[in-house]
Amino acid sequence: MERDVYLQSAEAHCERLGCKLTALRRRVLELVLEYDGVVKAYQVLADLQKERGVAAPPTVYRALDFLVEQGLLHRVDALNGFVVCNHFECSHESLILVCEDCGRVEELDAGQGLAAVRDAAGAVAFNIKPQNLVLAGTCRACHA
Amino acid sequence: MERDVYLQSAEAHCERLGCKLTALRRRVLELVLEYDGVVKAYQVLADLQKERGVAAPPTVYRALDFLVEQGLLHRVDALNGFVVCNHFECSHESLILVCEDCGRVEELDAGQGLAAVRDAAGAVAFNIKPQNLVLAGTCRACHA
DNA sequence: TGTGTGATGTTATACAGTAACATTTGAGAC
DNA sequence: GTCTCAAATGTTACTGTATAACATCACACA
Repeated sequence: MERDVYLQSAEAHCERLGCKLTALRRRVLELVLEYDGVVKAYQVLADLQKERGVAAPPTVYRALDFLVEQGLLHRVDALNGFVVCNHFECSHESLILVCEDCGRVEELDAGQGLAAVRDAAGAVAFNIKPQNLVLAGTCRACHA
Repeated sequence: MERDVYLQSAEAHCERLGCKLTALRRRVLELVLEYDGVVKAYQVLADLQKERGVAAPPTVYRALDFLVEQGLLHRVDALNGFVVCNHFECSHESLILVCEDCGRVEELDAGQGLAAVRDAAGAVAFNIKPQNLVLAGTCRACHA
């Protein structure tokens, strides 16, 4: 999706959910969009500091948490990072593939793949909540 | 598995892999075994400090990393923690279920559940490497 | 008995995240 | 208009997580 279109959709998405994509949150989202793949909170913080002189961790963490909450970003626990979600419109479960070599990220809809996992958990009476799976591996380009 | 049996198997397991379960590594494993569920590195560090007076982070991280490498522990990224693996003998992929309420952990063999996920990744030419999935949810006891 | 390798010790620091409280801003009541 | 409340942002300080870099130790084996 193109950047401007994305931002516009993101704004509408927030509107629909009854919350606001404020200037700060929007700017943080833009900064994340400028990277390919996984971005660290402190990278965004550094970018923000370049623009505004000062910025403290809570500023960026609050914005990132908000964006995750609205489904615009996914958190990547294994890397303490964040990636843009390209289909926040549809409620979904994702399979996020992170290439160990180049750091690129691919995101798939994981609906049916996850069903088997969910069933396995159900078999021991464990309810897993909807969530995104982030897996490491090698991408098309790198495992050539 | 009973504690002593477990430790003995662990020792044999390391032997088989051509590495050593030294006194320190063994002690760290014992400390982790004393907890139910997820354990933090700094908890283990604190325990170690109680016993030995001094101990620095690298001491415990090195031991934990070793134990993860040999398959005796799994790392739980989402919680910055570690859990004991109860079937390190068989090479396996696990589904590790962490209860959000009580912190308990259940580990299943995830072989077939993961197959679907692996296929989905394969469809976009992405090779995911064998790994354990750690998922949050609620356990049998808690979602009553 | 040397010597090289892997394990451990030690110091310092980098990176990640949050608590607590102050200040600002903007929407709706009046 | 201005009051007021809630949500967002600013600010300070701190806690927690992890690793780099180098020193030392211990043991297998030449």
